[in-house]
Parts: sequence; C-alpha cells; structure tokens
Amino acid sequence: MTSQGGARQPKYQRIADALKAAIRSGEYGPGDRLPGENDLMATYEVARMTARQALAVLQNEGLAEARKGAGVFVRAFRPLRRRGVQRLAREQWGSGRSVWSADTEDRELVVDQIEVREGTASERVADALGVSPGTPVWVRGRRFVLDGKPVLFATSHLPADIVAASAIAQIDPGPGGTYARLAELGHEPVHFREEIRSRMPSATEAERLSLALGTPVIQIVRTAFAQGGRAVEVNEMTLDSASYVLEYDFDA
Amino acid sequence: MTSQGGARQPKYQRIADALKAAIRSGEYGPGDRLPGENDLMATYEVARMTARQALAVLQNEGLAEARKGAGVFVRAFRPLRRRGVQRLAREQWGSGRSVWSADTEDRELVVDQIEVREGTASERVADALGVSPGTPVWVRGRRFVLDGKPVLFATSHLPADIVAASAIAQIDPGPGGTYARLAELGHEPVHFREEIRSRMPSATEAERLSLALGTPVIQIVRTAFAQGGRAVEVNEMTLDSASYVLEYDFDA
DNA sequence: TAGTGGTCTAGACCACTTT
DNA sequence: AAGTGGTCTAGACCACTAG
Repeated sequence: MTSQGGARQPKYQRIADALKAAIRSGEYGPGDRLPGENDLMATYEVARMTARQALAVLQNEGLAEARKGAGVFVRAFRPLRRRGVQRLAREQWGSGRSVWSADTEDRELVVDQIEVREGTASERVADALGVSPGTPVWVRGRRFVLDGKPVLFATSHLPADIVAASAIAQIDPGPGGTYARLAELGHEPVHFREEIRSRMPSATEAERLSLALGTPVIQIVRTAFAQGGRAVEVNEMTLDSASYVLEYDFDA
Repeated sequence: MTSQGGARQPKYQRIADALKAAIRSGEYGPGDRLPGENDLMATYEVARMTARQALAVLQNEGLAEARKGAGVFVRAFRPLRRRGVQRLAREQWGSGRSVWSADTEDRELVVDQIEVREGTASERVADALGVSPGTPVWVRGRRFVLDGKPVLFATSHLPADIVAASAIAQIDPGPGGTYARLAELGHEPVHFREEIRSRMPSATEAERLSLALGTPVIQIVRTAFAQGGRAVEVNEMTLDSASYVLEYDFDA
C-alpha cells in the first residue's frame, strides 16, 4: 500500500476530525450513537486498529463514550454549579442546613462510602493544619452520588484534640454538620482557603467516580481557619470534572 | 498462544501497573527514561501494540511523556500558585503593576500571540456581559509563556461603547493594564466572578499550550463588574493544568 | 547509523449488549 | 444470533533523536 492520498495528517486524525465536525454541526447530538469500528473501516477503507484509534481520540477528549457491546456515543454534560463563597457563608450551616444542600437543589442526593475514624496526620495534611506529621486527627470520608451518578468524594481531617469528644467523631455530626459543631466547641471557622488542581484520575479514582475515558478530576483542598488563624479542618475533595462548574465571587 | 497465565486483568494493564509501582517506589524519578516498547516486548513477551498500550495508560494518566525518537519519560510538575483573590485586589493594578506579575515572581515571562481587534459578542460572551449577541466588543487575546513553556492563553472581551476610544483598544493598554484604564473611564471593576471548569483540550488547544498527552486544561471565565453591577469585561482563560494551582481565600 | 516512538495492516478470539 | 467494542498477535514502513 502506497498509503497517504496526499494527506499530511494521520488517517486516524482525519477520521476523528470528520466525526468531531459532524458532532459540532449537530448531525450527532448528545446521547446519539456514532459510527462504530465496522462502519469506519468500511467508509474510510482502513484497518480495525486505525478506526479504533480515531474513536479513541474522541474518547480521550471527553467528547464520546464507548459502551461495550453497544457502540460509541456522544457524551452529554449537565454540570452542577458549586458557589465556592456563598455555600460556606455562616448563614448556610448556621441555619442547620448542610453545605452541600446549596449545590444540589432539587436533585436526588445519596451519601455513601461513609467512614469516620481516628488516624494520624500525613505529611500533606499536617502541613495544611500547621501541626507535625503523626499528630492525631479524626478522619471523615464520604462519597456523593447525585441522581445515581457519583460526582465527588471527600476526606476531611480535623485535629483530634478539638473534636475527639464531640459529635464530629460520630457518623452523623448533627444539624449544620461539622462546621456547626466546631462553632459550638469554640472553634468557629471564620476563613477558608481552597486550592484547586486538575489532573487525570488514577484507575481507583476513575472507578470510584464511574468516570468515562477522557474525564479529568478536579481536586479541591479546603482549609478552614478559626479566629486567630488556627487551621481546624483540611478537606480533600475529588470531583468529576464533567459534573461540576466552580464559581468564586469576590470584591476588588 | 494459549494466552493468559491465569491473570484476570488485561496484559497491558498489568504491565502499566508494574511501571506505576516502579515510579511510586522511586525506581524511576521525574525526568527518568522508562523501559521502551522494545524493552517491554522482551521483558513481558508481548506484541508491540500491547507494549504501546501499556505505555499509553501512563501517558493518559499524565504520569509519563513520550518523546519521539528518544523514549518515554516520567513527567515532572512544578505548578505556579495563582491567588485568585489577592491578585485582583485594587492595590495590585492600582499601583501600575500588571495582574500577572503577582503569579510569576522571578521567572521569565513572555507574552506573545497578542491580538487586539474589534468584533461582536458571541452568545456566550453576550450572556456574561448582559448584552445582546452581536453587540460590538473589543477583543484582546494573548498567550503567556513562562521559562519557555506556554502556560495560559486568554481572550478578553470588553463592551465597545466603553473602551473604543481608550488605550484598551491599543496593543499596549499602559501601566496597570486594562483595569487601570477602565477605572479612569469611570468603570472601575469592584467585583469579580470566576467560573472554573476542567476538561481535556482540543487538538488546537493542546498545540497552543504544548500539552503532553494526559494533561487536562483548566478553563476560567472571569467577569468583572463595575459599581452598579454592570459587567465591563469577560475574560476567558485556558490554563495548562500541570502548570497551575489555583487558590481562593474568603471569609465565612 | 542505530534505536526510538508513530502509524498502519490483516488477521484472531473474547465478553458483552441488543434484538 | 448478530453485532459491538476490548484485547492481542506479527508483521511493516516511517520520522525523528541521539551518539
């Protein structure tokens, strides 16, 4: 085979581009089935691996999703809006509502994979809390599933000397959640810092969030500070990037 | 070949896991060369495509980077810290410094691919500015290259009726940048909203930021509001996720 | 020039989903 | 039962990088 009919791009790229153009043009809408491997082999007269590579491009860009035995489908997006500042306003948890109720509105929220245990601060957590590694902390882990789709999991770390005897060391921290309890203990959070990164998930994370190929995670590390500047909580959250838009409002 | 020696995982996954374990254990550090396709074929007695697939796993997770003709190498990370709130404080641009100087510290910053032109608001931009699609706007595009590595490109949109006759319609907007000029025009930004998304880049974006496989982009859409609530700028930024950590500080 | 990764072919068997 | 994507083999030629 002499290959290349004058094209400078690889075949699989040209096929992928054609599919992307068809999606942009509206020929295939969210949820629609795209031409499969066999279709592409016939249409473009290429080998199976080349057709697969073309479809892999779309999947790795997050535009399409393969379902084994069924086909390759255009992905749909309906992200939640997470208002970083308002959701942590004192009125929110001060009124007995949980912080997450601000994000979910009328959708069905399930919290599972709950874990509450005592442990010690890793180097990263110790650094954020301003303590030495190995310091006793309480660890609170959970996962959020919205309308059947896992969207986030989080692990919160709190200094054991503050929270050990409180409801924070229980599965259910009570109305208003952890922050309301911290306030009662005299360690009311008055300031927050959120650090945001994005990267591709590990295999474990991809499974825990049921992530399609080509879906990054957003990692948020929030540190809560009490009056006087003491860090009273470090919360490490891992979000499905296809399920979230983060919003931060602030003044000049 | 009878295949499978009792393994339940695909071969390429087992090979990929072995490589990841070797990286975690420190056997291969940042910048080190990993075993190549030929090495893996010999070591694990697999075909070239299977070895390639194993290496593709690492690349798609952002752990490794292939350099044509050279090998596959462990990636290194040294992100910039972008302080979302402080960098936009009035003192910053009020003092004649640019907003980005807050991020870069002592590293070498080059701004290129500069574009300043008049245009009309797309639906998305019009929506953010609170005007009708098609409204005249000035568009300011540019790319930031730090120590030779592109890290961000941004496109800013400003209502033409405000900025047309000002330095904002010039290549160089002068000391303190666009925001200082807006203030002089009586439209000083007093409030900001940043929306953050993450996704895999398109081929164009990947090229413009020299992104390795497995590197998501972070997209920030910032809207600046003047006193009275009028939106005076919408800035769409696309960041290399491997080059940035975003930070937001705020009170409860 | 030797070795590397990038692309591509032409087969094969499997597990899975749908009809 | 038919069709789909997932895995795998065994070859091949190419462009690029390095010593």
